[in-house]
Amino acid sequence: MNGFLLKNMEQEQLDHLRHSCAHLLAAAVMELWPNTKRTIGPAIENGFYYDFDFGDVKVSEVDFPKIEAKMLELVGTWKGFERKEVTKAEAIKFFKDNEYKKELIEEFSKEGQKLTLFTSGTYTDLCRGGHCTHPDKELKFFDLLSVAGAYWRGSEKNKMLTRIYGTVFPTREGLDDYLSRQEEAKKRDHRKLGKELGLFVFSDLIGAGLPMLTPKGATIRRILERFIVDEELKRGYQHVVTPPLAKVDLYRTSGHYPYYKETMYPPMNVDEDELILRPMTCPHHFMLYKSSPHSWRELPVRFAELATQFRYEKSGELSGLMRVRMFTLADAHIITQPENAKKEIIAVLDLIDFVNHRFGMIKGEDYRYRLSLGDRTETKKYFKDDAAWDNAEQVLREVLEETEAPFYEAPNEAAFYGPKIDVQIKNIAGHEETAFTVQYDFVMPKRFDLTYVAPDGSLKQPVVIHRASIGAIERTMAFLIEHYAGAFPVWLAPVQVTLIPIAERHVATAQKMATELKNRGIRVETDEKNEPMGAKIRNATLQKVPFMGIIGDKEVAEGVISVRTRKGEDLKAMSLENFLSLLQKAIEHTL
RNA sequence: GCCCUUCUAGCUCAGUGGUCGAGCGACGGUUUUGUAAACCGCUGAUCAGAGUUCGAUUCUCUGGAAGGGCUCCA
Repeated sequence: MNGFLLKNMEQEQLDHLRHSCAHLLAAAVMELWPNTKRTIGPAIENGFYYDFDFGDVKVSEVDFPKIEAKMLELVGTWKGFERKEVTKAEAIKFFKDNEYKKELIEEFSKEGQKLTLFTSGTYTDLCRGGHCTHPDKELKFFDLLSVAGAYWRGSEKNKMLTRIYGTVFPTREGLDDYLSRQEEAKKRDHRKLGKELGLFVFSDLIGAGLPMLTPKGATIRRILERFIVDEELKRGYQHVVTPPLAKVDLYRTSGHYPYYKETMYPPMNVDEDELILRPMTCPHHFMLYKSSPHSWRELPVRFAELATQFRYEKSGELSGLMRVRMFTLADAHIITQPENAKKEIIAVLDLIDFVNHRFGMIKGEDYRYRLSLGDRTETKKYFKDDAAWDNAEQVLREVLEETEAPFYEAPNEAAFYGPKIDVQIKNIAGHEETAFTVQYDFVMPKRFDLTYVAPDGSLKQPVVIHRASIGAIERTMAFLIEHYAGAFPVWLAPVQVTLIPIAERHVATAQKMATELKNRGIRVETDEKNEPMGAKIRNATLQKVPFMGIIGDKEVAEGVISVRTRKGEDLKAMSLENFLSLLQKAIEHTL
């Protein structure tokens, strides 16, 4: 048996354990609050949940000890799970006061599924099965984690239920390990680190989802911007600037308006015009392209921009720098002959791999690709042109296959104007998020009547490739903060060196050295505070500054600097020249 | 947007129906230091508004903001 299968079996057993624990949770809840209506309780990625309708009763985390105690009490009597097949009438009768279960029963019997009840101890639930064999022995190491609101069947139109999350492991070690890993993840949370390291802040008066970058945060952003702009220029992109504000008509022409209306800010009426903060850059670049005729010799035209955009995200969706209402996308639109599209997409993926490599992320491990496809039957969601969709999806698939990129396919995730490749990055909590995307667009050229002059003098229609190279800079910063746990590599660190004069008489020398380092492009700070050296070392270490340079009597006399790293390594005294070349090496190797 | 929780000083956190307390920080001073916290002093806050009350930071309501969730189907 290979390892993969083995892993699957272990996962299945774990899921059974977790689902069984959901039963146990429900049993305890029903004992404590008998009027509760139970709904569903599946195993999930890291545990399980059960959704309840508690009626008028409020149940929160403070009730956990009580529930957990009841669970422990009940589990002793659970010797197994007894399966019983029932008719629809019997099932309905059993759950006569529970409209949720009745809805499920109706649905399952309509689908022709067998209806089964599972009993353990005195608790019986509608369930299709998948349990552990000896609950009384196996269900020991569980923990209730949180309470959350969740809509019945996931729809906003339905009633909000109370969801209790929990987890369970076969061993005490497994549970402890999981909980301590959760704690670790919390420490790396970019919102927490952003505050501790002084990178960004919010203001109630400015508004939700609108972060301000401090000098340090702005430094990281500036470095990222310079990095990506330089790299894009090397790769044949032309950087442009277009307005972040435009007439609504522009988005009506592009067709974005009906699809994005919900997330756009409402229009502003000025003079005779309706203006809107742009939620995307594409049509702006198209207008720029259209400002003059283009020969086939100029193609592909690759317009890039650090484009600030505005989207009215639901207030509950906002989160630190990860999800904001104004963001700057490293955006670009490649306008090319259809026959060259594939080559261009391969080049885009190469740029993305280059960027991810620079960020210390490994393909297939830290990130992978998602081929997001359209659905030919959803004519409302997607532009209707089956042949064009088939072709575009095939092109993207070929690119992924030929470059041997790790990818999976996701139906019904495309943009309305074409399929796309999303770069899925795993965040610190282990969840995947879309960081960058590459989209194949055969719709906009039609809508905007984009053309080029072909070798035979005729006007032809190009295709557009939309792509984001480092994505939204805000979100990328959030990723990087968590990825590095705030200890940025030297090239990204907002402060690369803190100079520490031991006593006041060493400050002048330190300042001179700081100027020298600054002139050579190093981001350096001098800690002139009236504090013992130990305190200054501590502060710089807590701020995760990569290098500390200590200057005392000895250094002043010998014209050297004693270097220490944030990891506590003592690199001993060296000349400023040697320190500089050490720094430059660290920056080049993106350490 | 919706459900639950939270909002006390720049930060982390106490506490209370009757003039809110600490540590760190900031500031002033003393000290002039050799690889993760010197000493003394001082400054500084109840998210906003309304209501109940003799009196509200505490209770109620409205608003703002933050956090956990709202995909993982009996």
